[in-house]
Amino acid sequence: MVISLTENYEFQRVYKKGQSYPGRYAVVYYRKNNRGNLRLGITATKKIGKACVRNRARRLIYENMRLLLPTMEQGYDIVVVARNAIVGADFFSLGKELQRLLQKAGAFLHE
RNA sequence: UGAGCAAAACAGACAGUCGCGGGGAAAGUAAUUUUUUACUUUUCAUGAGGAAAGUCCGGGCUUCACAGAGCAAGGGUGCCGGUUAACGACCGGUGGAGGCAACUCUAAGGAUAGUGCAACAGAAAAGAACCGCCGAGAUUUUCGGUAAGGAUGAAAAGGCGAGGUAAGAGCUCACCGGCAAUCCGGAGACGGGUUGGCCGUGUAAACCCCACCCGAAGCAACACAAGACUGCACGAUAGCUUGCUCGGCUGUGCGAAUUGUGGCUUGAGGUAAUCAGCAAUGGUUAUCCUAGAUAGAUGGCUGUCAGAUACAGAACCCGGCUUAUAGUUUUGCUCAAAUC
RNA sequence: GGGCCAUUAGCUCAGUCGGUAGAGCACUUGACUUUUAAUCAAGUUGUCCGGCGUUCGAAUCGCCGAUGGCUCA
Repeated sequence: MVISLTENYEFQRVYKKGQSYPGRYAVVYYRKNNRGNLRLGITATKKIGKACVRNRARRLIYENMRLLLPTMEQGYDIVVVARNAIVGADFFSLGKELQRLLQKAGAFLHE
């Protein structure tokens, strides 16, 4: 079960105060939230394309994040913003990139 | 075989696995007198389109306005008949345009109700006369007749031929176009004929005239419940404070951010058969229930099919129209060539 | 979910009751200057967002689209 960010102010808080890690397909924002759980927000703006394209981008990100989440540290808010290049991207290259970006952010549990 | 025309259907499928939305069933826990409610777990079936899109029309539903009718304003529609809940949609026809054909396209009422416009060119763009032609005077110009010929233009005063004439002219006649009257066929648009008189252009997707139609706004509508703001008004009436008055509190009414629930999917519904109709469509019978989210659910991976996936994602619901669209399949028909 | 508007030269805009499409800046060339700038003179520049239609003729009128923007709840 993934807890998702809903309100606009929560997104704004992450954009302004969090760390950002840009990639080719997406940008990851990462911030500590003092709640003890892990929350995820996905953004696909109108710039990317029409409704169908945006849905596809959101689903690909969601599925990748779902697989990655169990290995990550609790107590953070994550926002993933899709970029234009995601339109032609396939599942695995997006997954590799997200993994790289999150590693940079130090999101994974380390022994 | 080639080229083409029309009408339809599909929109990757199947298996495994992980995950998501709402729903059913079972079990457990908590609250509760019960009903029931909330949470957790397990399990079962189910879950985007032909355009879900654009928002160009029409309707249901809801609120507001009017609760009688007419007129005006504004907007729309515009050959005829039918279908429909309704429509600017659809079907069948008529006229017109295109194509050898199958067939396709068609905003197609009125220009003798009125007003406007028709650049440049041209004598003249609507009651026409520059050159010309003819006649008369006069002697190089005037008067009259004329609209065949010339030139301009997108468009030039019905077309074309014959008769006729001073020259000409629907002046007369034949054919054609158009108009009027009338007869026949048709439900009608209209088609066919007869007779008459010979007829001042185009534009109404210019204003307009005629006929018909239209109250406004939208599910973020709206209904119910709670209700911050310590909001505004009342406090004449009820209660408390008190012996009484003032005051205060409770209270009553109103506005209202916001939250929750309903609206929300059984409907002008789908499928099949049959009957009526050329068809759109309608009737009857049987049968089925098939998303309902609220930051918004359909995705990932693996395998098989020869290979590959276009345009694209429901948000109150229907009927159309328009636009985007890879590829596959079916049916009927036309033309050309060849063979029998 | 509705409503409204715009699109014209490289840029910013005129032209909108149909009749050969313009201004400023920019650009090019020439003059002036030792040179540049400024100034002066001359010149170039358009699928009038796309398609179809009405008309003799369309940037202008009608219809269907595209893109961009504004706005209401």
